[in-house]
Amino acid sequence: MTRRSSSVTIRDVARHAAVSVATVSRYLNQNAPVSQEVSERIQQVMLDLSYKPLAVARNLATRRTQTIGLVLHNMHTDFFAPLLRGIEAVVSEYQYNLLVATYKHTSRPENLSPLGPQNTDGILVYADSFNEEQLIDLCRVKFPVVLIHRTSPAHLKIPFVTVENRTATRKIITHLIETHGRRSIAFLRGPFEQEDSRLREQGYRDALDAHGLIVKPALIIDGEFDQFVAYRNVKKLLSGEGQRFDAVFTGDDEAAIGALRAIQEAGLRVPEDVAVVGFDDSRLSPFLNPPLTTVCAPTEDVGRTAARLLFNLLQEQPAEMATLLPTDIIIRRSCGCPASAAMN
Amino acid sequence: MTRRSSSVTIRDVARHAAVSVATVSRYLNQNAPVSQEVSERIQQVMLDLSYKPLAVARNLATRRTQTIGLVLHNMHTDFFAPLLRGIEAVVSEYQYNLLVATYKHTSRPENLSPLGPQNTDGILVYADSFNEEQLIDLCRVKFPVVLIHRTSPAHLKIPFVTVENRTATRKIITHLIETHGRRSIAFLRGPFEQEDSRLREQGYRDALDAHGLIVKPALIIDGEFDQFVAYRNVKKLLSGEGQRFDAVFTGDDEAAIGALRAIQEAGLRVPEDVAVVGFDDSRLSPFLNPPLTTVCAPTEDVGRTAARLLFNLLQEQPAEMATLLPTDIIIRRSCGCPASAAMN
DNA sequence: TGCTTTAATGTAACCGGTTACACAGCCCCT
DNA sequence: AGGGGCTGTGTAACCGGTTACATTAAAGCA
Repeated sequence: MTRRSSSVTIRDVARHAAVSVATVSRYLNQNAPVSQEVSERIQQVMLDLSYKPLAVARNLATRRTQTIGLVLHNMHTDFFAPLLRGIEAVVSEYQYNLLVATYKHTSRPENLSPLGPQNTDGILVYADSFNEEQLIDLCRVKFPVVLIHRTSPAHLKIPFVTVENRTATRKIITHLIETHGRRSIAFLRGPFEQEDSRLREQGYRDALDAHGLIVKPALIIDGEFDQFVAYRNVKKLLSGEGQRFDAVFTGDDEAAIGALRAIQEAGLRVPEDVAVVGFDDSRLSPFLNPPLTTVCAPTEDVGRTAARLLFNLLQEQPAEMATLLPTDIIIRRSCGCPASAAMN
Repeated sequence: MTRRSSSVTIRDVARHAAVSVATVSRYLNQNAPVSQEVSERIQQVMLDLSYKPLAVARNLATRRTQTIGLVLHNMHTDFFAPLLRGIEAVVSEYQYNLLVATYKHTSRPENLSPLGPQNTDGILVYADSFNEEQLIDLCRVKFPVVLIHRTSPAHLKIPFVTVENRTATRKIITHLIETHGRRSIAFLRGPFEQEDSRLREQGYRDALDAHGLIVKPALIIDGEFDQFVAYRNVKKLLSGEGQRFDAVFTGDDEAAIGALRAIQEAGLRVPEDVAVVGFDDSRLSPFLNPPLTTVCAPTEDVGRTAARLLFNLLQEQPAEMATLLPTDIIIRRSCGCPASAAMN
């Protein structure tokens, strides 16, 4: 591709200012004294030549990229927007750069991840975008990593930040049982590879167990955190006879969209006939019809916290190993509570 | 910050494989013949040492970063999610990296933009995040730039991709006038610095003029493409007497949220008393109450197209100067059309 | 006054790749 | 048989910064 016309280098500046390159470099980095007079001369020359230090050369010399990376397995959902927002805020506060890549560890041949020690000072890894093997490799070279929405493999000590999944799910299911008397609660599972999915399922089982309700396998179906998958599968569940349910936990808010539609198209009322609750408190959830009762996950805060943690690592400051951000249940209408309870 | 423990270099590989660094480099880049035997030896050594070429060194040598940048003025709205998605798809197709930064040209002292020739091969500039002066600087050094949601300053020939703003707005306003007989249509202006805002306002004026309606300045208020600003200002407009209106174009869908709320809180019905229409067809719009009639802007496609264009520039292929992606009006309920018309 | 510090600067090696140039050996062609 | 072309390889310069080390002059101190 394009070869950039060679631009002005630090040597040009040095020559014009009649000083050595070292002095120019010192002026640039303010890391050694430079006389007032020389400083001014250099500054002037830099302006005249409109000199811009080449980041890549500096990076090579210092062995630092001033860049952190974020690996996501995709950008399909709106979930990553607040996440990215939180991360970006911290990154720019530190005057760093942010490299964003989507990547899924699945393609076996040459697991050449787009982000790593080659091009960043540290990375944020979302959920299962990297597999354990890749994490091990990074640990071996002591590369700073912070995991997002997944815990660290036991033997690797990688800091992670995620949200309270299990107890939050237990609480919201408990709400369906205790407050609304629901006893046949369907569960839409998220992608199995994502820890969030598995923990939410545990929370669901916890709640049922605690109330002496038996877990009916037929009521546990795939939602995949996906509107369309959820729609299809809830529809299928509704059409099969004998699979009556009076509530559904949709796994996340994305899937709730599909679930709501399937239920309403079947002529059932939400929440009267079937209560629906989600997880995430996505941007959409208050606007669904009826407004969705859900678990509020502080996604932007997750992003901020993870980024902060990574910067701690970069500065070799202590970093919390495990951060579990609290989640709240947000009562709206879809669980059966009166509309009065908060219109967020 | 952390100094990475010096890792395996190409010279180590060369030594272990008993060849020169040039040969290793050739093997890596497949840009010159290397004998079968030597290739295998090198490959083995690379595996043994788990050698990873340092991107930054390669970048310095080749004067290419394999990275493009995206400058946004902020990430507050959900708008940038589909945009980013489109861009990322193309970037990863080209095996490039994507650097994302938020930046606003306003802070005068040292307008050191985070993205530029120092660290990328080309950049995508959203709306007014860069000012004209900065664009001029980039043009001077022939740096590849593609503008998003703004046209090129006349004298600079920078390719840009944006959406049809003016005629789309004219059409949707015309719909309010002709189909629904609205004659007092309020207009929520977006941020003045954004071209989109200004063009939409022109479209609004076009439509009114074409129907012999006079533009009442009192009905043109600030919405700032912001839910809360829109809420406040619509509320204010409703409380002032004499400022009756029977429809409002909210500038974008974000502002529509606030407008709807303000109108409904004032006890007016949408669309019966006041019709509301937006712009963007954001993820939320079909879920608003009532579902929002709006202009569908192909944001993800804007991202893809802009990225493609930038890669054309990088490869010195011809690139379309002006790309104006078509917008459609999406009829839902909030304009007054019957609910039947598409539940998207 | 003589010695130690400190400020200010220069020289040149270094970061880890790429690549221009040189060259050896082999094949093919006239 | 000799020369042109191709294959495969090595040497070393180069990309544009940083920085260890050396050096000089001025300032501080006993």
